[in-house]
Amino acid sequence: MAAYDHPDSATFELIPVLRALADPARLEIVRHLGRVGEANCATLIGTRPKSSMSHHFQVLRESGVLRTRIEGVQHRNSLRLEELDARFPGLMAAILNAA
Amino acid sequence: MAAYDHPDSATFELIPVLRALADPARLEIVRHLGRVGEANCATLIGTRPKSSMSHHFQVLRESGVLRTRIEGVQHRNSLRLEELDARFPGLMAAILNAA
DNA sequence: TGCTTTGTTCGATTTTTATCGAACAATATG
DNA sequence: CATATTGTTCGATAAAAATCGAACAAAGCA
Repeated sequence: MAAYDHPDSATFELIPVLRALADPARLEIVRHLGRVGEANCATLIGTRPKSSMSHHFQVLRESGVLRTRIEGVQHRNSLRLEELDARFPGLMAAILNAA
Repeated sequence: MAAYDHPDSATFELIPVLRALADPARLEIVRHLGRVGEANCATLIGTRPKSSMSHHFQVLRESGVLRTRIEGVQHRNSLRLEELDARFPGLMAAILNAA
């Protein structure tokens, strides 16, 4: 599998980022990554099928919320916290700290 | 016209708030209110028809993002910044400061 | 009362997103 | 090579949101 391309942080846009975060499955992914740092897709799938999850990861990736690194068969995801904070200061902190 | 009912700040939920903010028309409304403090609907309508705008105000109101006060024929809107910040610290600041 | 202003509600579309099974691709391992 | 593991892609459907004209409602004013 070829590496994904990720948007440059200079091109992050607020609305796609907010839309990416405004979904229960994706917010859960984001919060889990906020705790564990990095995780592959499989460990983040709850009850939903793989194809649904793949879609959610794509939305998160394309908006800039997370980065996916390929290692063997696994795709390891992590939040792009520094870049997000540079572009939207305080946003991810607010999301991750929210009750 | 009877007064609107607004959700209590204790019942604000993150996903509806994010969804409310993740729309171009609504984000523009929010940013405008962030600058001017209070405004009636008419001054916030750009090119879109009234019925569309009424819908956007409803979404913002029901999620807790803004409050609508009726004064005569006009409906005056303002952000619920203190309450939002109490529940989601830093969130609205991040939104309003974002490039 | 009749007219104007401000905004809502209704109803019908259209557009956008989410969902998920099935087939596929890439890597690793026996 | 055969098989398992991990995740993507495709395609069809369903669900959710946005859009907007037209009719309506409330308040103010001549």
